[in-house]
Amino acid sequence: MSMINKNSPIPIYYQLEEHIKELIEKGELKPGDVLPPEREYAEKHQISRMTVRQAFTQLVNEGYLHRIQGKGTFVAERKIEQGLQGLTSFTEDMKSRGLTPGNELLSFKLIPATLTIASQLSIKEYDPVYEIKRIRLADQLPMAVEVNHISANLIKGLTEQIVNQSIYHYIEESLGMRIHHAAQTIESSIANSLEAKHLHISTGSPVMLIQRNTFLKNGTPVEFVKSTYRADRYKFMITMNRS
Amino acid sequence: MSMINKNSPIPIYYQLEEHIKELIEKGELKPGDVLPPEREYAEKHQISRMTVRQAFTQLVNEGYLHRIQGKGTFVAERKIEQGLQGLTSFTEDMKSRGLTPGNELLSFKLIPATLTIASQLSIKEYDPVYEIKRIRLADQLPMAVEVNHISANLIKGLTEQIVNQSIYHYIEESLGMRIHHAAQTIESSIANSLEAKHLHISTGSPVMLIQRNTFLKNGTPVEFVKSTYRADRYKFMITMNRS
DNA sequence: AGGTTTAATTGGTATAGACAACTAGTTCTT
DNA sequence: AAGAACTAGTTGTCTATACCAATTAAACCT
Repeated sequence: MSMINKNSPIPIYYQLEEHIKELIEKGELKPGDVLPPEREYAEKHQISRMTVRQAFTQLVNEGYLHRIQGKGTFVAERKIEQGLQGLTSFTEDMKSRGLTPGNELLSFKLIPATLTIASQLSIKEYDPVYEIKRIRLADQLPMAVEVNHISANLIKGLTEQIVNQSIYHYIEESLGMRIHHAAQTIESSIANSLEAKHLHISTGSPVMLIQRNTFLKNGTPVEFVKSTYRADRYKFMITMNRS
Repeated sequence: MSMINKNSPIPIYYQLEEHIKELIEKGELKPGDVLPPEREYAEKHQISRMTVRQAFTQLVNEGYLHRIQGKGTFVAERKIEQGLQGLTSFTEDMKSRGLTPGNELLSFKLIPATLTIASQLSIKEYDPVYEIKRIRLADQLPMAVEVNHISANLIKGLTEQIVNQSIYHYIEESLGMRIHHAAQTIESSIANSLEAKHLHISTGSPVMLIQRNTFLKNGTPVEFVKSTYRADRYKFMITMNRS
């Protein structure tokens, strides 16, 4: 019942943070709602109040909550920078657009890194990397082809099974690593014959090339993904706050 | 001697925070410098390490410091105001890529809003709007064509002169409005004949279509811009933090 | 009825200490 | 010479506790 696992390698405050964030995003906690008091969380999960406060403080800094001394802790009014959430996950991205995401695994291999891949992942040439090729579907229709490279020495024990569920979930929950930031480049291009075939378009049709590098807090690269989106079906959206 | 007064009603962590901030702003601590370890602050001022950490954490969140586990706490490099610079200003975007930006004004008109424009700017149809068409240059070469629509009732007194300098600067400095956030959509497309002519490419070449809406804090739309970039010369780049 | 005091509840500040995780050396082993 | 093991020093997480400050409502007085 408790969402908190004290034996997990993931910090307790972070587990609580994600849990509350999830409640807010699922709508079980609505803007203006008051949260149970810190002391209640502490007692309920048998953790220190200071640990609860660490989670709350994070969420306040991120704009999810605000506190009023003597009154309580409340869910903040709608966050504007919602655009930045879920951008690292195709699944979440599609859901937020009201589409049903799907996958079709083309291949799952363990290969030696090429020089390009090695430099993107900050590893050595010929180090082992997982190479995952997928077709991404939205409402059953092909939306993108995606090639993912992940260092096998960093992310151990990856299986086809895990890939079909959620790689991020595996990395965070099972390996206890936290993905911290991502860099993306977006460019316009023309489909080659292989991409055209998978996307059910004709060669030379416009496509959107999105390359994403994700990193841990210390800057270690976690993965390197190249996605080719159908330009007629996909529009990249983002919202940013100033400073 | 000590900057910390434990009997002051001002919280200790805040006193320490201000003290360190002052050192940074006076230049006694320079970007890249390592700070004395937390335990040293604690012992020196006879306060708890957790209190020192509270001050440090604040400063990290505000971008003054960054911590590396096992190494120390460092003064952050000059914060690149990543927020809107790359997003709202072509000029800054090009500079950060090491290119020399330039403009070529095609037209500057005051026109009645079409229904589309009106809805983007949250105004009524036929309300007056400025329409600014420009060619954006990088190192003298055409990089994008840009059409900008701004409500004339909100942003008064716009002139061709101002447009050739900086519209944002005028809005913020002369009108005292603060731009708060922006939303962008990015899509891949094919150049029409007019765009092709201005961009010196052939009709049907791939282009990147970027549409930007900028807003004040209260959600009032400030402008609505459509840019068409040469896909062979422009790559959209963005980094984002999780959490 | 209307103001005052009190108690309970909430978040805010601060302490002291323990152990984990990470970094950068040094030393030991092979 | 190369790698493994150790060590000292740093930030990261967490506990258990204490008291302060602000808010609210109930209890208590005029």
